[in-house]
Amino acid sequence: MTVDPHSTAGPASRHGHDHAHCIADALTRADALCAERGARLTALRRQVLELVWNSHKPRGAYAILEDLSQREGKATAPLTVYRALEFLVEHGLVHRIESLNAYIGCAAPGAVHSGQFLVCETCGNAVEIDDPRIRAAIGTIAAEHGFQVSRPTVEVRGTCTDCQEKTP
Amino acid sequence: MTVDPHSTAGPASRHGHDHAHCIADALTRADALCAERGARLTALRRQVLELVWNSHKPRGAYAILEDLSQREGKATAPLTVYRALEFLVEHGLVHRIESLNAYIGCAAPGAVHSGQFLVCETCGNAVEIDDPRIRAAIGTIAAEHGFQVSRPTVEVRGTCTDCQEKTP
DNA sequence: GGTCATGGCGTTATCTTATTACATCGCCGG
DNA sequence: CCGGCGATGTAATAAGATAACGCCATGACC
Ligand SMILES: [Zn+2]
Ligand SMILES: [Zn+2]
Ligand SMILES: [Zn+2]
Ligand SMILES: [Zn+2]
Repeated sequence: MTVDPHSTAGPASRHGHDHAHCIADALTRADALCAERGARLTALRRQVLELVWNSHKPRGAYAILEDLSQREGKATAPLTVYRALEFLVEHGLVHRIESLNAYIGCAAPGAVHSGQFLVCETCGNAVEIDDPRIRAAIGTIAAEHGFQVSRPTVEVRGTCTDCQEKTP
Repeated sequence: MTVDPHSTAGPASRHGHDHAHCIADALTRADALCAERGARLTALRRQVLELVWNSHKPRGAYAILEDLSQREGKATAPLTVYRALEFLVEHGLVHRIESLNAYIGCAAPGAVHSGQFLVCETCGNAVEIDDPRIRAAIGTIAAEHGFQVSRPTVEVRGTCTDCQEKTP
């Protein structure tokens, strides 16, 4: 297990950014979005969302489960977490990273976007981007194939800037 | 279980295309590629490759395992299949569809390409494309983020032409 | 031909991820 | 108060993947 300055750490973890603010912000937006839609962001779901946001790394369902169990002080069943995640994904508050079987908080919930990720193989951080050029390219090519797109998945593995600097 | 005119069917299954030819072709190219590289395409690996090519749908490792066990007439261990798949993926003969935890034969082994797929949610077929525009777009955007790409994953879910026609 | 190193394969156990089936709880309109 | 419905709890199990260990076939080398 490697040291992770970002996982359950306090504020100002990554590059001096105040991660507590990230979390608070995400929760506020989630509250607003759900209220607006009449969706029920229950205590449990909110809790899971917060745990997903605990870092900028995609987290596995069972990792979240452990956190949840620990925080609740009692064992929780996998299904509990999966159900919460299902809700969060449906409402665009969380994305699933297919190539990692893991989940990460959405950077821009509410906005229409397709979910594109740059996943660093070294540090594990994943950055969500939503570049119209990629969306457009996929749309064009799909159209050329007569293919009707419902859900594009773009997950780019590689090395992030920081990790490149560390190992030149 | 839905009817699948393409799974283990004989020749001329899909749209009159001679799938037996697809398989034979894939095996021939695999033989050539491995010979060229000094890689050992053993009987087992060749068998697994053939089973992967049994349809144009991505197949799960355990589905392949069942086929293999049946064909061999004796039970086979999961690891056997996973090892063969690992070899095939490493040599670019097979791709893994992350969003399905499944494997599919490569349409253009040997050629440099990144692996982009149009996956139909109705019929399950997956078509491999390799459009330079998508590759370029990803490359550009990654560069803008200072991100060094090692393995891009593009898996587009949606509905293929045929399935659109069937349900207008 | 004999010997040895390598890599492929078999066997078993185990791990991670995800889902199915069924019971219960709590809120809310009628 | 009551019926209905969505959320949660509990238990069991499916599906996907890997770890640890050892045997055996292949082929280089002597
Ligand atoms: Zn998002
Ligand atoms: Zn990194
Ligand atoms: Zn390919
Ligand atoms: Zn289709």
